[in-house]
Amino acid sequence: MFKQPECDTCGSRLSTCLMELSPGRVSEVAQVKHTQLYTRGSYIFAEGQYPRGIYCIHRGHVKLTKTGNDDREHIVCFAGSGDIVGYSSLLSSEKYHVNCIAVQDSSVCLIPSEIFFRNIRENPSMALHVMQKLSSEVRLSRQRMVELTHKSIRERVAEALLIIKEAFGVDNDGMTLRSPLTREEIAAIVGTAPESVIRTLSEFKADNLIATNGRTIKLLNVRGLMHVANIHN
Amino acid sequence: MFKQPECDTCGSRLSTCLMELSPGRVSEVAQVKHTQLYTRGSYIFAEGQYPRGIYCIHRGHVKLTKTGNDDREHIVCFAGSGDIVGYSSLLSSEKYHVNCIAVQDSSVCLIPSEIFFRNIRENPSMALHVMQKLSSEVRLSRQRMVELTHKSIRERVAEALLIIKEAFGVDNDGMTLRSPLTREEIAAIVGTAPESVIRTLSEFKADNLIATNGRTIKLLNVRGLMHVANIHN
DNA sequence: TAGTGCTCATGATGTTTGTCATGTTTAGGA
DNA sequence: TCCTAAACATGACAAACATCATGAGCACTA
Repeated sequence: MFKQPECDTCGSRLSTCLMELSPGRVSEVAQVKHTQLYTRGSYIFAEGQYPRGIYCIHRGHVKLTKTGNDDREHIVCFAGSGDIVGYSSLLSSEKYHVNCIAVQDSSVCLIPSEIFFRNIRENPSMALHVMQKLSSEVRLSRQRMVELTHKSIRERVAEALLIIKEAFGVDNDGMTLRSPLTREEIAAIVGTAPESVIRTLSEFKADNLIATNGRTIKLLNVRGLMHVANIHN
Repeated sequence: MFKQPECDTCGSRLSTCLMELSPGRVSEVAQVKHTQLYTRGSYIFAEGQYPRGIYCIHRGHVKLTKTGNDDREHIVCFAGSGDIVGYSSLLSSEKYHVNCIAVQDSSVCLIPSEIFFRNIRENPSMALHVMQKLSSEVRLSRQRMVELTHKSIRERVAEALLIIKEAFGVDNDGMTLRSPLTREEIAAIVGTAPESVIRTLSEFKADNLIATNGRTIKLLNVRGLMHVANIHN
């Protein structure tokens, strides 16, 4: 058995809507929450299931995926420590429309629906926080929608590398991606075939934008990648 | 001058989060709201502007668009009578990330930020309603994201026709789309070039799925189109 | 430590789709 | 009403990308 994380001292909580809770409410959550370990590849929840609460990621990383009707997996987004997943389906009382799968060994806390709903009803600040989070998800997915339809594979692969950097971070050298993702999973971000990703990565190697060592990718020239990805900020 | 719509008797209000308001709050909204007419093609708001409130569509239809970095317009979604647009940027206090443009002559009411925020703070039911709306937008845009990346042009054009049917409805014959959209705008839904849309529509004509008369499109076989679009429900 | 299956990598090939060019039709303003 | 610009339509061509095939390398487990 492992040590259950404590909500009151949990840093992950402070970047979520749960930061708005009073100490009393926090200890309430701490009592009813249920923490579970997931190994890489195991499901936190799956498309078609009914939500039972919200999932607060304590440690590790998960991917949200949708299965296209060609049966290929598409990665909608990633979430890590300090992110909450699963509230959008819970709020609209629908089945999950995405899968949530651990990409690293992760520990995730389930907070039951009733507690969540009670708190957003009673606590306008928390409700507002949730609305802001949802709003930013709307913005991001619309942004991504346009990028995926209008950008070339080359642009999208470059962008995927930057997305991975953002989500998983880098080693002490500041360049090596801390990501367990396979080429196939990168293809699922980009929305293409694994071969196309591999080919594009080879191009990037030739252009000295990246270096690879097996599965590991090192970003040698982030600005260059941003340029290739057509990102300006 | 035209007659200002009255909020208390307005049917459009009843399908929005404003349905949760008490009669007193409704008359408050009615007093401060500002109604304006927009002709086809004119902007309700534009990318980069700061929100000043929410826009409740009283009559007509608008499109939400994003400009890709190839300068091509992409239509994110449509809204019509009884829809509210513009709350996601307002909630996260960001500039608009989409354009809102009238596709028909439309009358739209602006409800100032302060009133909106006050009501969602004071009225948990309205807050919940907004959250549910945002959740369903998240779901839809993720759905669309996957469709746009994994489906062929042919599938996407078929789906676009069904989207148009849903958004604009049909004439009394039950087949003719009540849509003022040009081929270029359909292309902006599909995420492709106008020529590709036109070509695909010609194919559909050859397959007796649709008939066209100038800009007008008649859906002869909706089930067939759903089949082509790979939609099953 | 030696397999054995999975992932990475690259080449060849065909299809899809974007682009350019050109002509026709339609719609809206003077 | 006519005129002009925009929208519709189709063909030809090129580029991007998916798919299939095949082999090398790596990682896990027995």
